[in-house]
Amino acid sequence: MAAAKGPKLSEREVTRIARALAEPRRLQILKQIGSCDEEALACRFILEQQDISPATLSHHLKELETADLIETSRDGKYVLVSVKRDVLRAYLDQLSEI
Amino acid sequence: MAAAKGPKLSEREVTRIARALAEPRRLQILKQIGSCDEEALACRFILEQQDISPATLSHHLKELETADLIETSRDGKYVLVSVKRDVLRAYLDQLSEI
DNA sequence: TCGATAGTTAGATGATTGTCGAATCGTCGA
DNA sequence: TCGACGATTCGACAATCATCTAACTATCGA
Repeated sequence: MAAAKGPKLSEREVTRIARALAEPRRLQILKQIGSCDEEALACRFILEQQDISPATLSHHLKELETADLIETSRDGKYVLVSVKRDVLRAYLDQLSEI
Repeated sequence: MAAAKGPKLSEREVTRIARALAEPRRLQILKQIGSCDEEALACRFILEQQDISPATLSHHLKELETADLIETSRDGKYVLVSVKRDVLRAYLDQLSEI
């Protein structure tokens, strides 16, 4: 009955996503990216709001990207990030079956 | 609009839940508990399906309980566990707002 | 009361990971 | 081409945590 957005996530994918969401800082970052809905958000802007080093941000973004929760693109000097809501939804759908 | 099951989860609670769900074994255990819907499940039965020591299971159940995802009760020799679906749903609702 | 079964607690250990500084790469404007 | 800015990579370190064994508590049946 639930809208099947795509193929069921593998256990490996579910774990990746869950671990990505389990870090408070990373969840905040994801929320910040998601809150800027009209356009993708530049890393630089995230850095201004989160009190972390560029290296740490880069690490977190890589985790989120590996989990397929965000996608990135380059625009000149800047790297833009946006939330992949379909993946997030697939994860939530899967958990809601418990 | 969304059905407000209860007070919004604090950031601390969200983190607790997310970390509890981020461990594959723990998620499996939670699923197993949830799959036995008619009655609470005995630890002993979980042990038979998961290849872990009693100590490890006890640890995982405590994590799930601390996260408020399950509740336990004693029935003679056995400890019964059941999923607190309202808490899980509150967590999913919160994430779906991203 | 004793033994057996169910679970918990304590302590140890190995693996994972969040964090940073320093060095590096990429891109643009002058 | 060079400098400045944005972002990534590397190596290291401290903290967290999943797991186990061993010892303990709790409950029941005989």
